[in-house]
Amino acid sequence: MKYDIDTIRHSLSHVLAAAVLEMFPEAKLGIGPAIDDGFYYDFDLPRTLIPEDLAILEEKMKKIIQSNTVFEKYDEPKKRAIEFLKKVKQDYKVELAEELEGDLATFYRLKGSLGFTRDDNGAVNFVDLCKGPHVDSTSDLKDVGWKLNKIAGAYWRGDEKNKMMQRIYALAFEDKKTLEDYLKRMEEAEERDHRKLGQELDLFSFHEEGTGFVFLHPKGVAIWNQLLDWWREEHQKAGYLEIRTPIILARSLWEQSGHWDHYKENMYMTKIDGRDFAVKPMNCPGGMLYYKEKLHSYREFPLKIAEVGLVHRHELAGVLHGLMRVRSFWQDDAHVFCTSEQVETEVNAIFDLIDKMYKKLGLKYHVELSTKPEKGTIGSSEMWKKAEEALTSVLKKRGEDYKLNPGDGAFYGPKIDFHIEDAIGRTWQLGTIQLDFAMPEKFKLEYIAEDGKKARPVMLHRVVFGGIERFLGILIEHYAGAFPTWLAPVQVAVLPISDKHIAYAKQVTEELRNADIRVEIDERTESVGKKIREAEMQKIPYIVIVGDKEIDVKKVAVRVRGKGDVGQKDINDLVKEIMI
RNA sequence: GCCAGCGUAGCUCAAUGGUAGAGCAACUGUUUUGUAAACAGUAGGUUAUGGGUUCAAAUCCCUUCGCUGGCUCCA
Repeated sequence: MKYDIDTIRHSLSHVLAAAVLEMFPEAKLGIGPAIDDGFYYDFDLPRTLIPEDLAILEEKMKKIIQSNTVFEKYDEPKKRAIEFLKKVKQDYKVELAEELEGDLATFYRLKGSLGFTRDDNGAVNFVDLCKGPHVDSTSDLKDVGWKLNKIAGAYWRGDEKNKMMQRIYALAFEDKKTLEDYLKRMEEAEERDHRKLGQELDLFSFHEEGTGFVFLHPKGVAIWNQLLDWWREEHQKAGYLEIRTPIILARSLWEQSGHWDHYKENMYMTKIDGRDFAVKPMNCPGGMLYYKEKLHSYREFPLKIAEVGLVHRHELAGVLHGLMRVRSFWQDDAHVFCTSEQVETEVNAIFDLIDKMYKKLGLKYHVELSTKPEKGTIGSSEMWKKAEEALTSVLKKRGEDYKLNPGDGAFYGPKIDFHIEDAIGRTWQLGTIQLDFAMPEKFKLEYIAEDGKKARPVMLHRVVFGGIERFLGILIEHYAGAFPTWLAPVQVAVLPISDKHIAYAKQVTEELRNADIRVEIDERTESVGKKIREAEMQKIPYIVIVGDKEIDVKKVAVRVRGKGDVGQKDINDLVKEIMI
């Protein structure tokens, strides 16, 4: 390929901008970068775009591409560039030009094109401030597979205080076939959407009466309980102790923790007997009170206190998204209290635990390091520096590839986040390891050190699943609803061939249930074909069919998900197979 | 919260200003079934909500609620 795909995508974004200017000569241009699956361009337009506009713009773009127009690059002295941009009323580009380093501003002109702005000589040309690179000519874009696919609002420069511009998103791939493949893949991915599967598999629901609050159905709870049983096993082995703290606590606690000052917008408040209370948005302050109940010794360290706790956060309505983003969720939280010398070892141990647990589920993750936010933080800058160095050191020693998110830390400390992709490639933060020198300070936590003197412990906040609802959502999409047998809400469906086999089917069901297997019997007077079809659609791992042939030999006919009919089996053998 | 789109039966969807309909699910009856959908019938709706325009509104306009995709924010 002659050009980098991003060069092609970005060049197309200029073609889009040219088309938009042809349609709206007064349009003001923002920026138009390449993204993972195409590009976008932000515009400030005289009217709101409607979906039909995209088809019109696509036609205009096709004409521009067909016109074999050359992308002509030229530099202008910065001062003249700004004057020009002011003259053509490209306010946003003026802002960008003013920030350019050096004395020159680079422009690209689509020479000889249909024309959308006028240059000094009155010649009609599309000109855009941009450093490139671009393809040589629009003729290089002829074979590209592209499509304008959505209109969205986006704040200028990503700041919600700024004006909201209209963003046009487009898909763009090297050729038309790749675009078609991509569209097909996305269509298939939508079948795995946890919201769709959640309804089809009867796992959970949402109701208008509780925006952002999940109703977990029996099958959803079954998966949840399996996950948590496993979680408790792993944490018990790793030396964690589990506590449970109240979800409503007095204002004074939140003032002490800093949440009242830094997190109030997201908290649900209430008054009890005239006193202010808040529903906990995080588990830590309750954990602090537990720690302070007695005097601790360095000999107890690392002290690992876990809490599977229910938190409530009033998230903005527009960010809610199925199980992935809710207003009330459970965290598999834990706080590790240790000395500063133990920090690296402990962070590393938590990293190992998260890695181990994700691997068992086959989840692929990437990690990000988030550092001190610009404002609204608690704790001294030395504390932050020390904390960031400790986390960086662990990542480096592990040889972990990580993305740096400057300024993205929590208000009390920096963090390592574990991110996982959903069905259509959006990434969600699940696990996190947060270092906190600040909370122990605020709560004046102490322990008796080796020298017999009081010292301040370091605290680590960590979750493996993160939000358990979100984790469940990720798992539904990861497995496309076909959970491994140990997690499946229903492990076995028992299907009697006809009414006269119900008694034996019940007996089989009872035996399986007594062996602690999650089993369902389908006693309806439907055809076997139909019962199999429905059990398959419910993605049940084992389907057991019983008729005369099985009753005679006291066995069951087994059908395994993904394998089909595997013949007759002894019930005890089936139990052994499922329990592995 | 902001920008845009959407909201019709339990579910998936028709009906574009003129009598709200289909398939599946549910219910009833018949069928007693051998590896992905038996047959027939019945019932199901103040078209999310409140208001407006009109002789007439699911359809056009406004309010509120909810959902979807983005933005900002975040587990």
